[in-house]
Amino acid sequence: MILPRAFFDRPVLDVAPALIGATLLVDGVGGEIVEVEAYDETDPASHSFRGMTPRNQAMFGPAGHAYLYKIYGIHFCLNFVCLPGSAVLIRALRPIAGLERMQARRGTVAEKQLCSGPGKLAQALGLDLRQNGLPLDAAPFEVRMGAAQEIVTGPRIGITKGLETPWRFVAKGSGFLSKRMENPSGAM
DNA sequence: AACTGGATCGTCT
DNA sequence: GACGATCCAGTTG
Repeated sequence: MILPRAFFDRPVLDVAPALIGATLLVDGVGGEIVEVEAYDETDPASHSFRGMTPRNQAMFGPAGHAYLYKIYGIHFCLNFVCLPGSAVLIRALRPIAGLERMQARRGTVAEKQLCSGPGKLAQALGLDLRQNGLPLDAAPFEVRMGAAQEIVTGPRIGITKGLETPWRFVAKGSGFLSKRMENPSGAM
């Protein structure tokens, strides 16, 4: 079933683990979500920590919409907005649909390299700022519920603040992660 | 396997 | 004017 906007209209720490195992497609291209991170306004690593700005306004908009931003001047990252000021960063997929399109966009055929990181994933799915603020329950997006998964939690990747907060969620044993889980803090 | 530096630019200090 | 929710190629061990 397609995840309704109401699915996202609750605490980001509830939504993030529930997304592991879900299917994300953009124009029919994508796969199973195997890695996410949670961010909220109480969190110094979050874009929303210092309040709303032109860049992050989608993060304060309605739940169930996309927040996309450019990072390091080069890459784009996709988030699912939850309660105001909170969002789930989608970090990795297990490719399922549209392999050829993803391979063409990424310039590689190795399946494990297609969506194993937020920038790679955005590139493979053809995402950029044009999708910022779009609803997740309408074209080109399609987010479908998946079966419950075994989940491991731990510290988030690539941040300098908030390292003590274990808000990274990955599918246990997945071979499609951006990085292996270094300091797991729990399982679900 | 682990670590390095370079690419490149919008955002906020 | 510095830096970042990243990726890649290159080097070293």
